[in-house]
Amino acid sequence: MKTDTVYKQAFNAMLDLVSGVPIETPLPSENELSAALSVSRTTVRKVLGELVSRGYLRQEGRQRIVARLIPPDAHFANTETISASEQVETRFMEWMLRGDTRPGQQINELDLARQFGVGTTGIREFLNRFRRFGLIEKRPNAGWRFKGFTVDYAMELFEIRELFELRSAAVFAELDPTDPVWRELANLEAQHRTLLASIDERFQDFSDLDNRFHRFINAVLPNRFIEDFYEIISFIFHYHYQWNKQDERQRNEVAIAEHLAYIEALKSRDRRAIELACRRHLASAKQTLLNSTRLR
Amino acid sequence: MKTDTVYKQAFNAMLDLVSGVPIETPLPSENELSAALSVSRTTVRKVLGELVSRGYLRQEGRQRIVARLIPPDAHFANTETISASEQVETRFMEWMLRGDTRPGQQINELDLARQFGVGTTGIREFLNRFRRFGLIEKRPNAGWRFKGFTVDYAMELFEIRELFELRSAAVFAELDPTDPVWRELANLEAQHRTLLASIDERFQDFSDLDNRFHRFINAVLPNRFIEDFYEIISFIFHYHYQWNKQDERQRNEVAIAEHLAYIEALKSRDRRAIELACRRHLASAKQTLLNSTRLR
DNA sequence: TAGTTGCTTGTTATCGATAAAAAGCCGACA
DNA sequence: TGTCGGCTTTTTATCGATAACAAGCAACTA
Repeated sequence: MKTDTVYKQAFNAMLDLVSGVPIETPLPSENELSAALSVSRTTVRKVLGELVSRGYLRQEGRQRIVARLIPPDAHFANTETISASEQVETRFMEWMLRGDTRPGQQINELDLARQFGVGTTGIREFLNRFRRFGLIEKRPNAGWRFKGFTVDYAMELFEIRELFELRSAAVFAELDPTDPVWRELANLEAQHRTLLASIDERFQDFSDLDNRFHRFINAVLPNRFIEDFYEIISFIFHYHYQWNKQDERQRNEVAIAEHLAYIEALKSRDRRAIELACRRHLASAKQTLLNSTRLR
Repeated sequence: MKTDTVYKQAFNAMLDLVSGVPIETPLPSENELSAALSVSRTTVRKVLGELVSRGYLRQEGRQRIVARLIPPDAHFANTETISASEQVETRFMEWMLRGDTRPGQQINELDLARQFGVGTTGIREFLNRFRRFGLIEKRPNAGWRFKGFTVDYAMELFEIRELFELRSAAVFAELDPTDPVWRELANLEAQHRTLLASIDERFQDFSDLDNRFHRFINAVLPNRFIEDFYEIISFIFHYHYQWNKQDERQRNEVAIAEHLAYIEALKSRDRRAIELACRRHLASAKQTLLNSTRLR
């Protein structure tokens, strides 16, 4: 059976939406709500039905009116809104990166399924999707093997990353000055400066900005394989940032400075300068990952 | 329930092995057979049991003796030795590349499952693995969409291919003349010349040689992500070769000539010459794929 | 004593069923 | 006439069961 996490998430989002609206206001149409919450109208109706039956909303003809304030404890708990497959991802990454997994270790589907409280199918599906990250390996009829989050892994990952990003960065040198890309770059530069100004409080916001910045560079010449690869980078860094908090503020401040130098180089449209700034920043990012204590 | 294709394949392989041995010869140990057929001893024993019960073998103490000639019709039919997941792969590629699938088309799991005679799980698993080829796309809770085997696809594929292969080919210029790689390269060159000499009869063997040649080049500096990407190339070309037989002999003869020029360039260890030969061959390979009638 | 076989236990591949969610249909209303 | 909402149909996510296969154990033989 499917989990009803889509419903529960939509329910919570709808509560937020309704809370933001004064009492006695009529709600938008089901189609609009469906678009706003990114779920099907079927799910919207299920949520609305529940809200009406709880008396938060009142049905008047075709309209639904906000009847009273939403109690603060009406939301579903966050743990209930996580689908089985998301659950598997988080738990698996934790198992792999924080547990005592060793390179070469056998991965047991049934065992993980029980540990994570899901069916074996969910594990299999995750492992199949996860294979492309290059950390596990399959032997047909005989299960999966963990290859290890090793130094080699980080080196291979960054070799490709550099190959791709140098190719994209080089394109900037050829771009027409009227290209809308420059506006977007200026925009990103401003965001970097703003973040740098309040780095002490907001250093945790860098992870997201970093992600957007590199995706932006690689998007000048769109290629689905590069985009796919960048998902690997994002994923690895997501968990890296989450679990390696050491010197985080310091690290991010350095990275922002490198980004700004990189942006200057891009704006100069000087091939040499671009290549240098790109290499320099990626080398430092690689070092950060290599320093990660979990890497052995 | 699992299919018993492993058993059936092992059975056929064992028949071939037994046929190659004179009557009254004792068979090797179960462990040796297991290694020879790349299946577990459990499966070996199941096969041997059947062969004994059919009277092809005779148990004498601990030894199993070849008792009589294997009838030519003893093998399982090839169709019986294809596991569900292999079945799905072949049928899906046929459905996608030869049917009337259109870019943007919805892919229906249950429908395909029925069409291919497998459970829905098998289809899901295949689609998840197939996603990395960049030809399909998933919308959560709402199925898969076929993106189309388009010109853009071929362009993006070859852009990466060129990026990777130029990087590997460039390494050859730096290699020490005593490196074992040169021996291997000479070996491959000889295979090309042999094939060229009898191109009229053996032009179909090129596909395999092509695959080995490019994998060899990319292996000078091993990187799991490049190897993974090369699987995509191999896969696409596998089906391309299988279904586009037009001018095959002619095409392959040209490609061999390009390979030989490429090999010359590598041996010269001249950066410029290597880059030129590599680009030239890949451009022509791209053109071959683009000319494929199924590309729209 | 190392390698063998018979037997037992652990693990994967595959199916079918079912509730959740999406998508389609159609009359009604504004 | 186009959007809306009630209802029906289609499709996906997830589970648990089961036979096939792999791997481990222990007694045996050469």
